[in-house]
Amino acid sequence: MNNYIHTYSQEEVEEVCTIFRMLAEPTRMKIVLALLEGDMCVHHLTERCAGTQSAISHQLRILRDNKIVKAKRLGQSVEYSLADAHVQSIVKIALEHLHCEG
Amino acid sequence: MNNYIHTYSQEEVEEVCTIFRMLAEPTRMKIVLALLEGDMCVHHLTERCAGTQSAISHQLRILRDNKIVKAKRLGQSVEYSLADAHVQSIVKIALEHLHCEG
DNA sequence: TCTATTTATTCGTGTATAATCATATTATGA
DNA sequence: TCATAATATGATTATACACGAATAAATAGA
Repeated sequence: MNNYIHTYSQEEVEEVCTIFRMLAEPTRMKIVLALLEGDMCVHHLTERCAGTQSAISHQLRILRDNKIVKAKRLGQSVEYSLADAHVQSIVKIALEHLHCEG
Repeated sequence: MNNYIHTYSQEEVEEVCTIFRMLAEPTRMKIVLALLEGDMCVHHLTERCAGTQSAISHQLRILRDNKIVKAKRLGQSVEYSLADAHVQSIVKIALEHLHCEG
């Protein structure tokens, strides 16, 4: 029987919210969706997400700061990848949700 | 092999973001966490979430408008419940994520 | 009907933040 | 070293939105 009451601290709540906040913004979501297909450098992300270089770079910074993506410099360019398997699961379930609703 | 390129329309991206935006705010997250334990009326939610009646009611409105929760009047009070099984899955995975990190 | 209880709404305000523009940084090749 | 390409950053601005205060609406009981 798993019906006792759970309580979460303010910190835990905010931590979970932070993950969701990262995914709650279209530009960031496009970046994450693109990276679900594979690692990618900034100018490919810029094309793929149809954003400006500046906007993408700003959001990549925020995603990096919140450990959603990782960066790896390769010569002149910087390759980004998803840093968190849980985030991938969460996004995939949300996408399934989308498909159920039509 | 599932490695072909998916593209999502702006509308699809925004729809997914909307789900995450609903979960990205501490007051709303507390409401959802409380309702994961069972249906609850507003003043119990207010106690459980340690919020003001106004704040909780404001956020319940937003959650209702976005089909995250359902309302059912029972006499003087209104009982709220989660409206979406996918949202429950998403939140549970996020909570597991929390537990993995310590 | 009058009162108390519960929930919802309106309005105003402060705060957070996404995008743009301009500029800086980093790396490559001639 | 100079020019170019790729990426990052800073400053500013506009917008979204969460909350509090006050009030309204809905229901129950005397």
